[in-house]
Amino acid sequence: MLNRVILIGRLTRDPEMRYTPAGVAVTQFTLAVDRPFSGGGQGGEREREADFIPIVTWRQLAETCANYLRKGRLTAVEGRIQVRNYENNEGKRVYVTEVIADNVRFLESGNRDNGPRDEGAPSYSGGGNNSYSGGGQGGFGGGGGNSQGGGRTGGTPRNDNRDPFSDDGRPIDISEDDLPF
Amino acid sequence: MLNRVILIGRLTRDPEMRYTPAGVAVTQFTLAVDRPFSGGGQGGEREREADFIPIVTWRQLAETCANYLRKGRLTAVEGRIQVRNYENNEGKRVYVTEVIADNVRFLESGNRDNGPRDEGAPSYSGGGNNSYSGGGQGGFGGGGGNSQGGGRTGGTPRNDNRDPFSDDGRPIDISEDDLPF
Amino acid sequence: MLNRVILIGRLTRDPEMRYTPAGVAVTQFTLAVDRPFSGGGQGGEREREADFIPIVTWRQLAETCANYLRKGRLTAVEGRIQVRNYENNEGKRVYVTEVIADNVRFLESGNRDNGPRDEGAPSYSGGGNNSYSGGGQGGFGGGGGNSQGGGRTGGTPRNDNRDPFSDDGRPIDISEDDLPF
Amino acid sequence: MLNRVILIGRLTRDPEMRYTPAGVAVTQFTLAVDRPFSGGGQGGEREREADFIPIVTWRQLAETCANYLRKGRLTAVEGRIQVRNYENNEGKRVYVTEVIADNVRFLESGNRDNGPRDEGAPSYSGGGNNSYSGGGQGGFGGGGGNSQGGGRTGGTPRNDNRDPFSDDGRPIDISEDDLPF
DNA sequence: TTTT
DNA sequence: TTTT
Repeated sequence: MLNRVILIGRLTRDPEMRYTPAGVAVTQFTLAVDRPFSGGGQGGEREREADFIPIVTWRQLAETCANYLRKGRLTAVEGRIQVRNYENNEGKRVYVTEVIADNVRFLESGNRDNGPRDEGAPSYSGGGNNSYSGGGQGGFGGGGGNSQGGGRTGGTPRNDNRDPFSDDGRPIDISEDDLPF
Repeated sequence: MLNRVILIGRLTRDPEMRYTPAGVAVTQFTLAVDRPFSGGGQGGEREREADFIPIVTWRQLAETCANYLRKGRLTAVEGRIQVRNYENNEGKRVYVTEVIADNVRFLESGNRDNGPRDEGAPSYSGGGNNSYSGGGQGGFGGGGGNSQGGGRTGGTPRNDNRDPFSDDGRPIDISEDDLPF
Repeated sequence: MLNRVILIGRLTRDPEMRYTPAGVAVTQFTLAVDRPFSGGGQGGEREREADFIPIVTWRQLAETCANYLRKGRLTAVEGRIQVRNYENNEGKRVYVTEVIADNVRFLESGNRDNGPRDEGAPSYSGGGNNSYSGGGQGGFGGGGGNSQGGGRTGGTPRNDNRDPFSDDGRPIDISEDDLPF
Repeated sequence: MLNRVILIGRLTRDPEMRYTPAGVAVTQFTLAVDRPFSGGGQGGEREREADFIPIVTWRQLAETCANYLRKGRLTAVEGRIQVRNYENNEGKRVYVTEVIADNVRFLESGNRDNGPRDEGAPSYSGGGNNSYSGGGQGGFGGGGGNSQGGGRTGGTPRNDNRDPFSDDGRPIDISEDDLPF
């Protein structure tokens, strides 16, 4: 079947990267995607103006996102909808819908203070040989820096070198003990 | 921002149509969209092979879907991701992610017994007069029957003759606030 | 059938607006969309790195594009592929492929000198009554200014930048089973 | 940048497969994609009802398409727009726009007489180990047979048993420079 | 809870 | 030049 999603929105927070026990990088963030007709037409009031859509990226793409995306940045995401479900502590089945991204395009240059300097942002940061991702698919490149899924974990899992106390207050120093699996 | 989804999958059940208190038709169904590499590659076993994605349609498109879609039918859906949330009876916030469809394409002719005869399936069942609508965007038409969002309720609200109480457990808490237009 | 295109690229020149004899606005411009892997991988040289894709917009959207887009601006376009053909002066049939846009998102604020000031750029600039476009489709709005064919005038874009998923107690239970590859 | 196209339409003819001098398989076909509102609304007459969009596939995907697609078949294509140009024999620059497909989904089973039997149609015919493609992206699988770009020539290059001289008039001037990877 |  |  076919399952394709394209979003443009802004990160609600800095992305969060983890490693699975097997050492695979996973980065999650939420994209705030403004709805059309925000404001509600003729003068009506609408409570919600945006959809907050959880994004998940894996491997090389996860690392690039963790390194170059920041809260508030305008970002394009291409991927597919995934619906997971699990049983919660009350024995109730909970459904989680996320977009598994295979392409992420950084639409804003990012003159912020934290994170790698923007000049360092890769115009293309694709993967290695086994790259599973959309290379030929409509990928990225050029201007504002960009990133594609691709490649095995490949070589160099880089550290998250941001100040763990910056910005959102939540500690980013996660050990694998914190992983829920 | 931009928010676009295109899916091809099969209905897990017959669609369910309701009317809002204001008389607006809403139809919901779930699309089973097979994941790539189902089967798990070299011989691995994967328990789940598909994503089950809830689809919501409104107005004329809702009626056409209720009339012509049936369980198992191969169907293309175009729309946007919407994330609603509400407080459940335990005071906990629940997030519901759905695809609000503005285009639905019937990819299978449907020789089944229930529902209107397939010959009756509209090659195009769009909306009102000036509506170029969702429609306009990548619309449907031709071969197997097709339907576009757009237009006023238009014409003939036909009855949903299935059991209105045959819920699937999940609350159908769609209010007119969810009307995307 | 279904026909949907989403592009992000930069204008190669200022847009050109015309009016049809019937007084309908048409605006054309070309989007330079960088190809993936520009540069040619390991050190290869490739002469051309982008596809130059002609875009056509109509009516209200045409006017907004003519007013707010300028050469070099990063722009997202949503629409459909149209293939026209005509007989040229040598009696030869010529095929012209264009993207008929129904949604255009201005991804850069535009501090340039010509054109209306950027502060004037509409966060949403929907169309008039004959609007044929994707109003309900997952359009645009917000951030950098944006435009959709069709729709209501739109109103008071409010900012909701909070993440409803922040610290909501939902476990981040992504396991390696979720690896899509 | 981002460049993504999704089409559903019918093949106007059987696909044509070639090999480049380097032995890379290339398959081309044209998709007839019905326009929305064919017929022209209120009673108007419209001469053209569809867009005829040239599709190009490479490598393993090319071979699968050549083997399993046939004239008239309803087909979904995912890919990107590519604009090539060359100087023709009169020294004039000619622009050719094609969709480079990385995912092709066979929406009809195909009970026709020619080509491999439908039972032989692969539910997934992805590539080999190095496959960079669509794979993870929202690919295909299941029901009606399906195919993704990816992988080396892989496996079993089957023969093209159609007349190699049955051209359609348009020069097939695709060189390996057009290889998108 | 699920489709082929 | 075109598909159903």
